[in-house]
Amino acid sequence: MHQPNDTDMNTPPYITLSKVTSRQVADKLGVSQATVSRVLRNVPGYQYSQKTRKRILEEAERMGYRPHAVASSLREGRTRVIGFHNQNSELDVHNIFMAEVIRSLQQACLEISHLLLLHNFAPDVSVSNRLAELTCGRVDGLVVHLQENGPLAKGIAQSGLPAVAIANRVESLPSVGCDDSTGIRIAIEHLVERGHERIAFAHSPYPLEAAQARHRAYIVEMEQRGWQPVSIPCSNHDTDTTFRALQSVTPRPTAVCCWNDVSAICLIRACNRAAVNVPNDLAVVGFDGLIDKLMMPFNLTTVDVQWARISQTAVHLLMAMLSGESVPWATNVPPTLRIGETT
Amino acid sequence: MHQPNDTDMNTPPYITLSKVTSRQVADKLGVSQATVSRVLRNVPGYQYSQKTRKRILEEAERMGYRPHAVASSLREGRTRVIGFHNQNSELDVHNIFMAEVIRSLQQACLEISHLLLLHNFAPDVSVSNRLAELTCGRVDGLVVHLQENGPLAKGIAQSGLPAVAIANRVESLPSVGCDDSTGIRIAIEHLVERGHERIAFAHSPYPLEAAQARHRAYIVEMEQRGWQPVSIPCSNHDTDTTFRALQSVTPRPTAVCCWNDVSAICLIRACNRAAVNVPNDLAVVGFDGLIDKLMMPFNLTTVDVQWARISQTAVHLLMAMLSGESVPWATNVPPTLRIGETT
DNA sequence: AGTATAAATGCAATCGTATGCATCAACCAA
DNA sequence: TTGGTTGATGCATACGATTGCATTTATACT
Repeated sequence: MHQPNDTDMNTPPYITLSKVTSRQVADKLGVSQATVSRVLRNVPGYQYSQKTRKRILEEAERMGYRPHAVASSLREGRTRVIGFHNQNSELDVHNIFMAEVIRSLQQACLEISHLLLLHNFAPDVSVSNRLAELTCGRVDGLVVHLQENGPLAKGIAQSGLPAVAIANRVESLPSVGCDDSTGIRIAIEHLVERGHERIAFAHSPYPLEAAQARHRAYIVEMEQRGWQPVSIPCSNHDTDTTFRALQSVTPRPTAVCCWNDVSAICLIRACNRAAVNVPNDLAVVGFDGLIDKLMMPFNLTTVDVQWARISQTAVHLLMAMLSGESVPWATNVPPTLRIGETT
Repeated sequence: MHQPNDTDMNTPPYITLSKVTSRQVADKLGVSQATVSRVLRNVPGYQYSQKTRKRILEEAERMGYRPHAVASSLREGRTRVIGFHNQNSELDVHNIFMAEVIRSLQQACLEISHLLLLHNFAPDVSVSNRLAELTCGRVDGLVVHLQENGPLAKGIAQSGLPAVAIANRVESLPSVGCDDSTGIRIAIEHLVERGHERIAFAHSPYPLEAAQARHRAYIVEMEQRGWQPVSIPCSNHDTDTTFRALQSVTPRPTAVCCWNDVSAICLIRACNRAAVNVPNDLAVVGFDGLIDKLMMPFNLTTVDVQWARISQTAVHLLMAMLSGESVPWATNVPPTLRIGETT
């Protein structure tokens, strides 16, 4: 036991969890267990007399009978549970991001009467052990957030367990995520409208597919306009990295597209310290739309990734896969621009 | 299906999830299914020849056999899954708070090789339906975050399912939370050291037990020093409520203890707008210690509630209850003061 | 050689539910 | 009356793993 500071040692009045079974209800009433099961679930194609039905309903209620989910799952071959796996066990870096993903996924599961099971692993757990845990029958399907199309992605795909990659596309699995190109495009169009031409891009230090996609989209947008792309590195930990890199560029960009919200905020913070005015001296656009969760003292202009829709789409894809339907391999949810005070 | 924006309609190369069973492995080898099961799990008290053991291990590996978790759960009467239920389906208000609770709980579960299942409900789901869902055998125990000792708390207690209330104490269940009195005490002692005497308390608009406890502790601390307690209302939505209420108090307090971090930040934001300097004109202390997740441009002085330890303790309590041990009814985890730039 | 002992393995029940098929009574038409 | 149909219900198995007990085979000891 973890040693607690201050406790009072009353013995709790525990009743051992005495699950009532359908057979117990049946025996009490002198009917068969099958009848109880069928009456309670209103199985179509079977008729029961009003009298029997009423007796069973009442007795079940009285005895506090609840069908045992695990037994049902075993029998039916489905659990009505969806798993969520994210690759790095430390949610720290993407803390708020992960919180939002989990929140929206749970909401989406709720809507289809499913539950969300969190599958995380210690960093030292091997791929095959992860696979074993993920495919041991606890969940009907999997939503995963992976960094890359590595052995885990391939293993999941091979396992036959329906799985959808979220946010980051990986080749081996169907994926649903933000339409990054559109996101970058509307961000840049917005900056252009505001009169900016020297627009830099703060690039992710992580090898995330989504980050790469945004970077590529940025370059395309710039080149289409005949402007020089300026990519500056960026770190979520060292808040000054981006700022310093930015300062060394000549002529200095007047606007920066950041690959995500957190890096945008870090940049703005560095600007504040250096007395660089945002948005007058430098316009900043983020990407994610989680900013309202961050309770900033200002509103960030950002590309809203629409997590709610992405999550909904992901679980709906899973349901479709479970029904044997074929699903689109890559689904893009269009992002929207949320204009704040930083551009 | 949720209509996606842009899709490409390749049919995915799905293999149906063909679970290999222990019997299939046994039949392949001409041994009994029991032997396979025992060899693979190294059941103590049974010896098997090196040859048989090797053959089974290899064949299981080759066929990709994984024990079916649902079947094991049914047989063993335990799922190795812990449920988390939080009363309000909208995580919005306590968004960051809930994210941290879930994160730390998951970490704690990971350490004891369990999984965390998220149990949330739409607001219109009745108490009895919630109870039915929670006690249907899917989880070995429950961690709950409840607002009050209402019918749900009582129902869970009566159900016999091991459950621990987290953060908020409710009478019907064993609980583990922050030692609020100590938290308030160290916060006030800190302010006193800084020379403050007129210390106000920003009180929660929610009927949360933890909030009440903090308020009571505040009053005790003030009265012990012969000072007048000043409680001002506070809203997490309208950021100005607290500030305005504060302005109307004479003589104006020089410091404010806030019932949580979010309200502290709202207050500080209002101060900024009104050109009231923090900490010189007004010192502010928060409560929760989640502030580093908020990426504020300043460091808040706050009482760190130590979620990691609370969560660990909660799941350990559950494990103890599952072993039939009696557990302390109320466990307090001592908070620590984290000194920032607002005092 | 004969039997006690240990080593190696198999049989079969069980967990609680879902469901195909069988059964039995009642009712109705010919 | 007989045969057919419908209504109401029960029997028994399957889902896949775990485990107490029984059984066989090998080893050891007089």
